[in-house]
Parts: sequence; structure tokens; C-alpha cells
Amino acid sequence: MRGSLERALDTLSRLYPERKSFLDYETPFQLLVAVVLSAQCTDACVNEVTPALFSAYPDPAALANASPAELEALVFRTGFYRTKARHIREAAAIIVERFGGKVPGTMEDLTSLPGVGRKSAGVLLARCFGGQAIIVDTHFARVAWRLGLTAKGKNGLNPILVERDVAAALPKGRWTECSDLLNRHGREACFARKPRCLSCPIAAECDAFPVPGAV
DNA sequence: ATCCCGAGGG
DNA sequence: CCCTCTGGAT
Repeated sequence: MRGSLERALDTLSRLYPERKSFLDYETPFQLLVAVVLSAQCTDACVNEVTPALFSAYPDPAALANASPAELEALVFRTGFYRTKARHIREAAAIIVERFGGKVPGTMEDLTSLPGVGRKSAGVLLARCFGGQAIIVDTHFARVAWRLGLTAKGKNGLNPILVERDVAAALPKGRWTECSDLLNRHGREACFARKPRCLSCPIAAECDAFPVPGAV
């Protein structure tokens, strides 16, 4: 990276002052379900299916007893619908049986749930448990790579390595803020295709500037 | 490395 | 047609 990550974050925090979630939810349980459904699909799509889902299954006990076919129908549009339906149902059962009906608040317990990897667990820790986490999704990884914070390996970007590299470049107190801001920048300007490099406020700090085909 | 899997953009 | 959209499990 050409400049300081902390200075880039200061700039982005002025560009994106509010730090809202893009997934609709009211409780940790609802966020857990929404995050699992968000794999490889847009949050807008998730938000279309979750109202009916949360209405039909308001808590882990209800979801654990859901009919698989009915559940698959409700989450169909999010893609990977068989896998996702099974994961959220099994996760709900585990939450009831092992965690007293409450979503657990540690990385280890969260990632023990089916369908919950480090990225999804990080979202829960940061949003519901006040934790600090480097949340590596497709947007975050792309932006971190373009800035020059991490490198691609044989198989492209490895989320674990991206997390390690960014964590090493930043005090832990800013991990979640960094996750939010790079993610937000990725979805609003630093697109995978035709990113808005010409109006990017942190272009001067970016190793990839200007990305070929940028506008 | 591969599979799961629908939807929209270019 | 190919890529991308807040990944995770095998």
C-alpha cells in the first residue's frame, strides 16, 4: 500500500459516516440466519426472504422444528437453498440443545454451527457482542488486495491470509471499523468490474490505481 | 479443488 | 456466455 491504512480509514469514515448493517434483523438469532443466507447472494435478496422466514420461525426452537421442504421454499431465491435450509435448521437445533436457546458469543462456538464460518462469526461478534473482527467477505478481500494490503496466492485471495495481513497492519481497536469501511467502499465504489477509481478519495493510497476499465 | 445454486449485469 | 453477488463444507 502506498500510504497509511489508518489515514485511508479516516478518509473513508468521512465518506461513509453512518455504519448501518445492510441485512435486516432484530435479534442475534435473526442476524445469524440472515448471514448464513447471504453467502454468494446480495443482501437485498436476503432481505426479501427474511420477513416471511422470521415470521414463520421467530426463535431457534421453532426453526429447529421446521419442515425441510417448507424451509427450502422460503429460502429458495437466495441460492444454495438446500444447503442453506439444512444449515440454519441444524444450527437452530444446536443453539437450543447446546447453548440454551441463545446465540453463542465466541468465535469457536459460532464457527461450530453448520453454515457459520469465520466471516459469518465475525459479523455476529462485531454486531451483537461488541467484539473486534476482521470480516473478510468478497468486497473486503477485493478492496484490501487493490490497496496493496495483501497478495494473491496460487488460488487467488485466501480469506485467512487476507485477515492475517490486515490484522497485522492495524490496531485491534479499529478492526471492525476497517471491516465496515472497506466493505462499504467495495459495494459503493470499488466494484469488481468498472470501479469508480477516478472519483475515489483514497486513490492516492491504492496500489491498483487506476484499475483497467475503471470509471 | 469442487460442489452447492439462483438471479442480475455487461 | 461469463462474472459477480457479504461463503462454507467436503
